[in-house]
Amino acid sequence: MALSDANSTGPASKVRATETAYRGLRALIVNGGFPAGAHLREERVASRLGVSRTPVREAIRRLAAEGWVRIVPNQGAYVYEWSKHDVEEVFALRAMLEGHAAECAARNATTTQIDELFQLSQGASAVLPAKNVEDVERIAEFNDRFHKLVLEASGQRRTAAAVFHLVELPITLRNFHQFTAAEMERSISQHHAIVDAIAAGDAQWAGAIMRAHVLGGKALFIERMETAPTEDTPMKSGGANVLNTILAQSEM
Amino acid sequence: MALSDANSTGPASKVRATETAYRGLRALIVNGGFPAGAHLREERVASRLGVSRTPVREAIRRLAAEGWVRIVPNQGAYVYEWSKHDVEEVFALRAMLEGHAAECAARNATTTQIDELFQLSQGASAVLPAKNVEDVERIAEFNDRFHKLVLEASGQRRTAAAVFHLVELPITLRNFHQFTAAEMERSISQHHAIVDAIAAGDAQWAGAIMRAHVLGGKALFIERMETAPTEDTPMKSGGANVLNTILAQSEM
DNA sequence: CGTGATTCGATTGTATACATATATTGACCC
DNA sequence: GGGTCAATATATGTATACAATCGAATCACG
Repeated sequence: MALSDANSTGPASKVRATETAYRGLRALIVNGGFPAGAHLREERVASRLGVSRTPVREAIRRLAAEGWVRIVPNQGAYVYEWSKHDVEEVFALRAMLEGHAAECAARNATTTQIDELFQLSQGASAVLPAKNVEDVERIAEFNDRFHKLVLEASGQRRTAAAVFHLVELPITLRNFHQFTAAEMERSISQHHAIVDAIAAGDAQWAGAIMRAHVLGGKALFIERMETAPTEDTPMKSGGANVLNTILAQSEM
Repeated sequence: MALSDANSTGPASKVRATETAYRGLRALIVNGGFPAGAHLREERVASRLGVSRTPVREAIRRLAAEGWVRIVPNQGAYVYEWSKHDVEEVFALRAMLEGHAAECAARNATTTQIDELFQLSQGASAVLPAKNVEDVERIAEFNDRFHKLVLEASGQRRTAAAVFHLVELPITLRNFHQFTAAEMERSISQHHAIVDAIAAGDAQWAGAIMRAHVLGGKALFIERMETAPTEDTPMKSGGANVLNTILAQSEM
């Protein structure tokens, strides 16, 4: 029946149960509601999100395609366990793909897009210095939109989709919460440089900065990862994994 | 032991309706059963494949993640229309990703894997010169396994998944059917060179050859594409697209 | 007491019925 | 005659019922 969602997590009932399931389940995974390696029982997830099994199944399939969960045929889905190697690989991929996208953007971007990129990088600068969590959140939002716009301006739909699917940017996005003021400033100034390079139409330059930008983020991320006191559970052991734990430190 | 018949890829009837739906629908798209831009009615697809709507829905979601179809929220799925730009992008991506994989493989491959790569490239050579369709099919099979093994040997799971998801290698695979004898020979000799580079542990070399190898394939593909007499329907116009038409010329 | 097969429970896989949203078509008004 | 609005039809979105399958615990037997 129309069991009025008495459960708390996100009403959002009237529209798009499948979207509710997707976002909700991903949030649960990221926030540690389902720890790494956990077996995702469809019915349990469904009741927890206030939808039926069908949208949950679709969400699981989608999350599997994006690398969040691992599906075993007649057995179900398990939360993927990230290793340091995974993180390295993801950042290496992002450096390649986004670097390539920046090159293409330098060739293909419209003046409107360039202007918008400029606005975004300026907007982030205007928030500095970040004094509270809301400020960081706003900068993260600018950052997110900046990277997405570069991908869009590249005109490389599949490259954009690959980056987007791979990790859907949560790593970078949330990484911001761990940045120091100086690191944040440097990151944003790199955005300015990327805009300059794209505006100048210098593909090589744009690509080089973007690669450096992403790999710089990787270095910081791994540094945080290795020093993160995650309840004394090291990377490999059975408990919560480091990535999810780091991500859990910021709200979704 | 579990006596349930192992995966023998033979009768896809009694077991795994979702797999039947996925493979069947993809085959229909590739073979032109559903032309580019066609609206995939779930029920119609379901009845055509002899399953219910549920597995069809899952198959469609999967194909959407892999770029074969495009989903419009409350409207349904449409067969993606490939343009020349798409083809260029896919090959550029493959060159990057597989080049990267080859570099990693040169560092990480086990002796067993190197040996197997050697066997595969030798096996393809042994078939030359290809005299009939079966020979070409066998070479295509060797080619497919070779590329997959390089990806596996790289140890970069997500890179492999990205390549695999992007186009699942149908372009390259089927491209072989259009090769001349000389082109096929050259392609295989490049495989030999890649094995040498990986065996030598020379990452730069391996990556460079792989990139050249993929981009060489791209050039040939586009050449065929432009000269393909596809019922006089050019690339952009509403009818069947060129990629699918080319693919349709070889059985799935 | 240990090893093996067998039954039982729980969970995923599939089908179908129902709800909802969109597109189309027809009529009516301007 | 053309345009707009509304009603209807078709297809997708969602829920649930049923079937197949896997894992685990139990019981029998060596």
